[in-house]
Amino acid sequence: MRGVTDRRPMPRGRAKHTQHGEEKREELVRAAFDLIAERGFEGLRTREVAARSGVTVATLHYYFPTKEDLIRGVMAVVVQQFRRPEPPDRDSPASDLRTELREVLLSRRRQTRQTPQLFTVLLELTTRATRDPSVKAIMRESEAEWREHISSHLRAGVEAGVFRSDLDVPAAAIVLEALTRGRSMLRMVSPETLADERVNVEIERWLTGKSKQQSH
Amino acid sequence: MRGVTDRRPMPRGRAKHTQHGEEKREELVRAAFDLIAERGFEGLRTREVAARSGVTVATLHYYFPTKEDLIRGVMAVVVQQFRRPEPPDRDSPASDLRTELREVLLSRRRQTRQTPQLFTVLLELTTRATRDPSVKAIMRESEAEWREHISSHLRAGVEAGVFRSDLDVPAAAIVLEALTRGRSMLRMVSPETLADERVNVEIERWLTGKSKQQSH
Amino acid sequence: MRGVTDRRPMPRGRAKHTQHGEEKREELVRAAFDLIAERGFEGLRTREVAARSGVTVATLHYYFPTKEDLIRGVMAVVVQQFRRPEPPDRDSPASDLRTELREVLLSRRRQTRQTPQLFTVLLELTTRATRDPSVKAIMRESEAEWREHISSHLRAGVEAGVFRSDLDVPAAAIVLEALTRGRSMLRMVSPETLADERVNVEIERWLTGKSKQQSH
Amino acid sequence: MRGVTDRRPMPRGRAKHTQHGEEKREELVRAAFDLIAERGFEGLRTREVAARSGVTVATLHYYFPTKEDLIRGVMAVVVQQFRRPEPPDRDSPASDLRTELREVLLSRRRQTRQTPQLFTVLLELTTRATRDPSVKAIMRESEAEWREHISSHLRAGVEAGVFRSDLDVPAAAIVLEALTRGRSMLRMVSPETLADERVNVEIERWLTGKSKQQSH
DNA sequence: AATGAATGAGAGTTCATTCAT
DNA sequence: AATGAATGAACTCTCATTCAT
Repeated sequence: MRGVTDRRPMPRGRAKHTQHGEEKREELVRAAFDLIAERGFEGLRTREVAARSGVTVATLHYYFPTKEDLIRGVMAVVVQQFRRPEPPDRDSPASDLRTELREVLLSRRRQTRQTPQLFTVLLELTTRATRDPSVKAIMRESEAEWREHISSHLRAGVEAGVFRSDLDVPAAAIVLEALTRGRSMLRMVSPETLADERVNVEIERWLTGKSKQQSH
Repeated sequence: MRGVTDRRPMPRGRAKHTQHGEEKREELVRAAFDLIAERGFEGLRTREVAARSGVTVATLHYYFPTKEDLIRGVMAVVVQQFRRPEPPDRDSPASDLRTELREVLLSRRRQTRQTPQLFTVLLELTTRATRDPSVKAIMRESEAEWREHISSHLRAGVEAGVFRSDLDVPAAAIVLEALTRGRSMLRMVSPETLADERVNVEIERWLTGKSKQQSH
Repeated sequence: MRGVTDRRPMPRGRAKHTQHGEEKREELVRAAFDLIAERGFEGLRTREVAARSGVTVATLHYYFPTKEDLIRGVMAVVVQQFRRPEPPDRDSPASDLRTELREVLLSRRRQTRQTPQLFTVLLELTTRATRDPSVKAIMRESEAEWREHISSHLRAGVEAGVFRSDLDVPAAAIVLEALTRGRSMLRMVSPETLADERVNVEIERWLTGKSKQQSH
Repeated sequence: MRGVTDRRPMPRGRAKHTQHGEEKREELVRAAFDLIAERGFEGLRTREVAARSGVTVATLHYYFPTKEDLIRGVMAVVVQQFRRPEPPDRDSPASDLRTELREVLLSRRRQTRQTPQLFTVLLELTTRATRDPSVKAIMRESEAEWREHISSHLRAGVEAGVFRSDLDVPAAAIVLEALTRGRSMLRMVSPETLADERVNVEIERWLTGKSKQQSH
């Protein structure tokens, strides 16, 4: 049921906190993440976060002086999740477009399908970003990173002749990003009506410039 | 400065509430809407809603027994806003595609640009929908309505030969809806990097199947 | 046991609070005063103040948004107590010096003997003044007022030939004030060893310049 | 900047604590003293005391099992400061009265001017004495000692013919003690209006029984 | 001799809600 | 139709204290 990291020992030698403490911190952040996903920021209670981690509020405050600090911790995890470092593989055979497109460009969707909580929390954070400049700043940075990632894939596709040669890559990146976000958002309200496969096909047509018959 | 309707008095003779009472109710809902836009559900305080409406909390509770009731009132207003009854004008000359496309299909974007608060509140409601089935139900209905609206426009466009003949209309409707939502969402975080015009051009290419040179 | 005001109906028509509310406010301040006297600022708990006034903490906060506000209320009462408006009676026969001296100049002592709590709280406030400029300002003002009051009495005494003609009135006022405070302070630690009568006689000698034999 | 003693290492071979431990204890007490002076008992936090001494709270509790123990340590230091062992020098020429008077009798004032913190803490302790019998007992003892010290000086002055022969020495000692305390107290609130020199002159007149003209 | 981790008990404050008037 | 007063329940946060290491 747990949403984020799968607790691995993780023996990092930080300055202030021991290995044991670091684990506890992560457990608390994970519990907070789960609660935000379940009940939103509105329903985030320090006492419950602590209880789920098997400690008391006092202990929670030992690791995170304020609730805000805890939320920052959650934010860091979420942002971390959306960081996808693998660059496009230029030598991969462009034969199977559909596979590559979905593997790479729609990977975020797969990710959020695995942990639908992730998008819920992202939505909460976006909401927060409206009002909290520090949240906004972090999200913006994470977003720029992601967009650049998409762009590099698109460029590779254009060069490989898989995508339309006149594709406006930066604009397309925005379209894809908006699309991904929008789909996740719609899925929260009515998941069953989204005709994923047909939607994907339409997007491919747009990117390749080829009609249905041609792509088969 | 007020965000939603400036609807005038509305003299309906309801059973329970007088005309004056109805006005007060609307004023309270409007104040609540503004507050949700400004601070989110998290920051919605009945006392402040009341104060902004020039009454006390006790009076607010006279009109809305519980906070939930008040929120339901806000929801009704938001859903109302997204209901767009005008059907596509089949006799309109298809000459200026770009105009029509933007006028009709991207109208929601224009709407939310006029009152960016609207999308903020919609975001909050979407968030809520995750957890509150009654909110989910209402949003889902509103969404279906909107999607059907888009579809009818798309169908008209295909028939008029403006859009590609092999356009998968239901899938395209979903793409457009997701796109619209996604763009609004991105706009909340980084409004300046969205290259609206170039993005619109790309979407047109997809819908018409024509490349840049051809469309000029 | 109650220390400060003796609850009188006191029908003042303030803007914001009704008569009933005003009474409650005073009762709360009185309870806070008592608690400060008993346990010091250190031991002042809002919950107990409320309980002693027969209400809950929430109600306390209805009247005094913060604890600081409540303390300010207590301060106002204490300062009020030390305000002595009666000017010296210039026509009074100077015959009985000792009576006048004690009646007027040492009156504060009498006051604080009646309600020893008063000095305890004053001591707490003085302590606070060290750190809180707003407390300091109020106390300073109250002090200046009192010093001027003493001075006017001293001047009257000098003119009436009761006190030494070369008495440095401003300096003497300071001496008397310091003396009064100091005695109260000592009394808190060892009340039984203060030989009040003999001390008063010594002060008279200083003010009149006459030795024991002469003054008899 | 430190307030109290700069007493060096003090290598006593106690049973329980080593030399190093004794030093640490003193450092902690000194830090506690400073904090009480700065923020009062109200603002005394063990964590901060420990931090200022370069250790953790756990270590502080190793030396002082409870907070009360630490406070007792502070009290001991303060009382120590007010212990003035030098007896009056009977052979000193009584020629310069003013010098002696100030040197000896008003020495406490000088002391508290050097370290104004000392009086602040004394004030805090006096406040405590109201409620804590053990503090009261210690302060009372320290006070008696000091009073006896003043008395011996006064007696010497009377015998030397410097002070009035009919001076009621015990009463005068109380007057001087109260005066000193009171002046310190006033100084905390309004230090600039105290006309020290003129006040001292008035006190001399009282002690010597001589008017201004005669004493020059 | 020293500490990181943990905690119980309680602090001030907030807020939706109620009710007599 | 409206409100001043009151409250219960809950919230975040604090702090002296303990204990295994």
